[in-house]
Amino acid sequence: SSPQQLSEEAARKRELRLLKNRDAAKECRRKKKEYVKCLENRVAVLENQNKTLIEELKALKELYCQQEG
Amino acid sequence: SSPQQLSEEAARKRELRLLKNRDAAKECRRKKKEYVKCLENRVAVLENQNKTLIEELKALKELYCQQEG
Amino acid sequence: MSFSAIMANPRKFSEKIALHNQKQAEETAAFEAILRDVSAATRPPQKQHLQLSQNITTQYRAGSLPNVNQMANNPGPINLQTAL
Amino acid sequence: MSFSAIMANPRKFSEKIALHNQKQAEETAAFEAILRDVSAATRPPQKQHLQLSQNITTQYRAGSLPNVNQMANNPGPINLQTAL
DNA sequence: TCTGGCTGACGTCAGCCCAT
DNA sequence: ATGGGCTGACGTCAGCCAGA
Repeated sequence: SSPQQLSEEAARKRELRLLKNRDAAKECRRKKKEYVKCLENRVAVLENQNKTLIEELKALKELYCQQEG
Repeated sequence: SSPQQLSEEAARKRELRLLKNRDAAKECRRKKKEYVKCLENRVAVLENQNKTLIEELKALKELYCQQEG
Repeated sequence: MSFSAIMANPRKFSEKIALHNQKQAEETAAFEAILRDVSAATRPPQKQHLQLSQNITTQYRAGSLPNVNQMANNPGPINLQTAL
Repeated sequence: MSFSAIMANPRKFSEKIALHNQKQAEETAAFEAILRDVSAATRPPQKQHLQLSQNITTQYRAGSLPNVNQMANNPGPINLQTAL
């Protein structure tokens, strides 16, 4: 094993590692973007549920007060 | 204005632009991180509010049914 | 104890998304359940057409309206089961 | 129309954060209001101490909201369940 | 119109954590 | 303990757009 082959092997090792990390970074960014959209969508859903619950609670409170008084 | 001064001026222009964009990228990443934490906090708050609202709605419904029937 | 604390804040984005989807599913179920109970308790004498409401409910899980921006970017429903 | 659509999804992160904080403040106000009304309608004879809720509201109003990650790691005495 | 401020996306380095 | 998978953070390039 000459030093020439060693340096070539190391270079190919490094190149392969960079390539894999490159694709991993792409997928990671994609997943992160999807996660942020998931959070925003979840916020919107919870927001609408919150509004609906408040309206329902208000209506039921009115019915309760009307029936009580 | 010799070509030597022109190239130096262009190089300093580029270097200054890179420096400013570098700091801008830092601040942008910081703001994005803060935004994601803001979303997570908001999700947690809305989650607890919805749980509380559901519990309150359930209790009020029980009172309403009890008083009605 | 530490188990819940660890799984409550995973490192991978896929696990975070899965956790949020799971929580959202549970919360939506509880939300629809309490809404149905309240509607049933409030208006028992009236016979109403809740068939339409049921269809809409099954179409969009919660009472939330569809997000226009995300619908433009996402052509189809993303299933995170295969992502894990 | 287009104004609301544009401002509803700003580009800068600062504007997004500001928008979310504003919405959260309004929703929290409506939440505490309806909770107070329901409590007042449910238990009129009892005089209760709602001073705690008021303090927490003024505590996290203009500043940063409690960090969830730190709350998961730190067994702090303040949790959102009892706070709300 | 056209530049400067922010942001999206990329590739790279460093580091953590889990499976081996 | 050691390697490999993911992710945090950095610097750079390209592009959008409100404001000069």
